[in-house]
Amino acid sequence: MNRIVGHLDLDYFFAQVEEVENPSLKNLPVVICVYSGRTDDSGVVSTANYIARGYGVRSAIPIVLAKKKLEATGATFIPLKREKYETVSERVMEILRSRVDVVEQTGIDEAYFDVTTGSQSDYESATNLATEIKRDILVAEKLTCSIGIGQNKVIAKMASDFRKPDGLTMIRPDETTDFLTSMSVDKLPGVGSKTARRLGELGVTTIGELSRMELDSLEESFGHKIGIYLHNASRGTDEEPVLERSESSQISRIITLKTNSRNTNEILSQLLPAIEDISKRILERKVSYRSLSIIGIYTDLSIRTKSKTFEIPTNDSETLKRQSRELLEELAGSSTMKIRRAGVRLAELKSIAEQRSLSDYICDQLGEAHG
DNA sequence: CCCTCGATCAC
DNA sequence: CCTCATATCGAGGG
Repeated sequence: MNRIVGHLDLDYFFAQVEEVENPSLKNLPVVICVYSGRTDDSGVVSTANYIARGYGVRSAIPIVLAKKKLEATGATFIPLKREKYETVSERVMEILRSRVDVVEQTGIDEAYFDVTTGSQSDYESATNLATEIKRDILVAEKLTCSIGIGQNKVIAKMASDFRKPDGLTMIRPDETTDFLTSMSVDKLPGVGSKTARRLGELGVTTIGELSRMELDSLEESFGHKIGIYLHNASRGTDEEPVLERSESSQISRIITLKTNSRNTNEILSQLLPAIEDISKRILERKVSYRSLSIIGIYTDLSIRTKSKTFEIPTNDSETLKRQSRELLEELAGSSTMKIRRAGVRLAELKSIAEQRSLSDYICDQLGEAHG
């Protein structure tokens, strides 16, 4: 059977959730903001509804700039509430799971799904199924989304992006080449500004041009994996399976300091709530971490990390604080520049069940001592 | 093979 | 004026 893949994207998700909760917002610009706490309005825009976008408000622009663009429009600025959106997201993903065989959630507001068997490899039925999914989500949550249907994940994602909000785009296999050829390379998932610029230097600006590149030269410029990916994706021959994702294998938090600093005590005191929050979350998830990183973002916005991997996974809050301090001291000592933002990341999370006990470890050590 | 680190993507 | 969270890749060193 020929594979049929779908990609679902919730429209202007965070802002739409706020509209559902408070429908009087619907006819006004709505801006979801990440306040950094430095000054009153320091921070950036996370998401904006389409009315706000009409005024030039985009993700990642400073809140102050968004306020200027929306002066005297009656716009609403709402601080981002991640947990609230996660709860809604989980309910939407459940609806999707009830309708298809495999769901691969790739973000809080998007997921791939496989409809090969559900549609018996028929594009007409796949589209009907997508229409029903859209309706189910609208009825249950009052949320619109955009769905793309295609022969693989790359085409499905590009299709969901093609028409939105509230879009449904199906690309049949015989339409795939036409769909791709004249599009700009940066429309390919995984190709951002850096890769697009490097492709431009090679004389490649459209996906059609990319598809005519030799695999060898792509691998030479971008490495093995990305070379193969660009080669397949641009030809519409990507074969990546839709796979359920397991729970995230890392947890991180990053904060903006009140004022730039390279004093470790000062930085640590502001980082402490974040460390404790992370500590709480790994306890809730019943996991331990094997790798710890401290992240520093300097005044020039350059990023440096210091990390350490441990023999034995830990979940103790006091140990985490001590290890964080050590890494932070190393990091701060390695540059004369002040730090603007600081973060902690725990990786290689191991569930208590799969974790080796301390006694296992001691047995190993004794064994080695003899061998 | 493992570890560390930086880069990139994209939210 | 400059957020936040996660995954993945590759280089370089051991």
